[in-house]
Amino acid sequence: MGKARVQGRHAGLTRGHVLEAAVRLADRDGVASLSMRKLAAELGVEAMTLYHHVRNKQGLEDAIVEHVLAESLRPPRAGASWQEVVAAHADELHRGLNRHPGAVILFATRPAVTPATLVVLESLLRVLRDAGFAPRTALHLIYAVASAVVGQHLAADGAAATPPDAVLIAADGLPVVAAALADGPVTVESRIEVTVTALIAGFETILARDENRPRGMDPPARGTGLE
Amino acid sequence: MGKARVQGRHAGLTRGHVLEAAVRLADRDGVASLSMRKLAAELGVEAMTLYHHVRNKQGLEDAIVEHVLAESLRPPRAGASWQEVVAAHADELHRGLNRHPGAVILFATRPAVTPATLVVLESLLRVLRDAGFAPRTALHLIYAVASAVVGQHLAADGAAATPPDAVLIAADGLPVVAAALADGPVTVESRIEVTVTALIAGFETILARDENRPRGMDPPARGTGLE
DNA sequence: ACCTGAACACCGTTCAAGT
DNA sequence: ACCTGAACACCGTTCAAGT
Repeated sequence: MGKARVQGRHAGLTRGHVLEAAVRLADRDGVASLSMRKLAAELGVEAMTLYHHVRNKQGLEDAIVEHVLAESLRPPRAGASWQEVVAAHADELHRGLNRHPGAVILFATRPAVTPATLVVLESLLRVLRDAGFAPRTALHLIYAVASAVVGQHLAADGAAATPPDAVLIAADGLPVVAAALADGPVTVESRIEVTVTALIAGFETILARDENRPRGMDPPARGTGLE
Repeated sequence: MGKARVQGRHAGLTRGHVLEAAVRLADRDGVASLSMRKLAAELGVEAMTLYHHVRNKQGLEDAIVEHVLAESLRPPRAGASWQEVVAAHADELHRGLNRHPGAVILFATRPAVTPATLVVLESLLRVLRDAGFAPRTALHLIYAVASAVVGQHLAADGAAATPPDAVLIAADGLPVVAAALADGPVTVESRIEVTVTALIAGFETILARDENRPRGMDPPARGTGLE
């Protein structure tokens, strides 16, 4: 067939090629159907060859997450307010997940604590600290926004899997649910926008409260019934 | 061996037994290692037998989610404020995921739109509507809280998989990250509590804004840079 | 160093067959 | 109706072997 390569001959395969193909396949068919064997076939290589460029399948998945994050996140714009920086961060994450739908589940599963992401995190936290947030509260804010964005993508993917008609029928006899769905389907964009808007407004409140406290004190929990 | 059962003899297996065993195995070893074959073995039955009680593996996973939700969610307490109701809902979800760690990933993956969960949703939305929220805003609020809770559990599970020392070492040279982590590890409880507190405060702001608008108008998006 | 081929220990699911 | 056994088409990964 001419396609066969002689053993020992270099395929010229690099980690970058492997990753690029993995992301492409994941976006096309979903991570669930991404296998080491299929990925190898796509690259014209035996499955075992991949293990020279990636520790194992988990390592491949981690690399996909890093790849998408590196491609999506940018340092905060100088001079922007913390609200703008947080909203922009959410938007970058959202666009990244939109561009790479296959990677969404991996974002929920793999931690992605790499030097590169930590540098971005540091720059975000610095903006928040300069705005008056305690470092730990700032971390909570970033965590909250990130997992809100990922969570809404996950939920939207799940919702897309169930036919909307089924929901409308099931909502029969549930007037408020029906009213909420009456204005058309709830989009990921609207869910993320509302959630991020609420989080920013909520942390504005938390910031205002904390600034009235003596410095160096840990923000005590407000009673929410969550104990 | 005595354990072998004659073909055609009823094993007395019910859907309830299958589900209970599935949840137990998922909690013990994680869903990733839960297989139809292992589950069948645990029940002293052949793998194919399970297909009489469950459509397929995806159906089994959906059933696990429903099972955990049914066990965890309760109708809102009469007379409670909307803030208390929302916080209690988050807490119930949080406890359910704590009790069934194996199910967490399934919550991120499977939608869980069942008659039972829709009834709970209706009761929650009713409380929020009575408090002055537009139905759709109320839905956004519940969505935001639910995926915040699930998201924080997912992130916590992912973080638990990476050794905290590695993070501290990587955080070297990143003073604000280091400061945020200095007070000890960030727990799921604190992450959920802060996030839910922020969301409640944020939606209080949104509610106050909407109430100053003429009735029947859709809440326009506030500029967050998310467009 | 990089790639292969065979093998091991698994999967979910279908299908025909048993009682 | 409920359960089984064999089979199909897959998996990730190890290991020894090739150049």
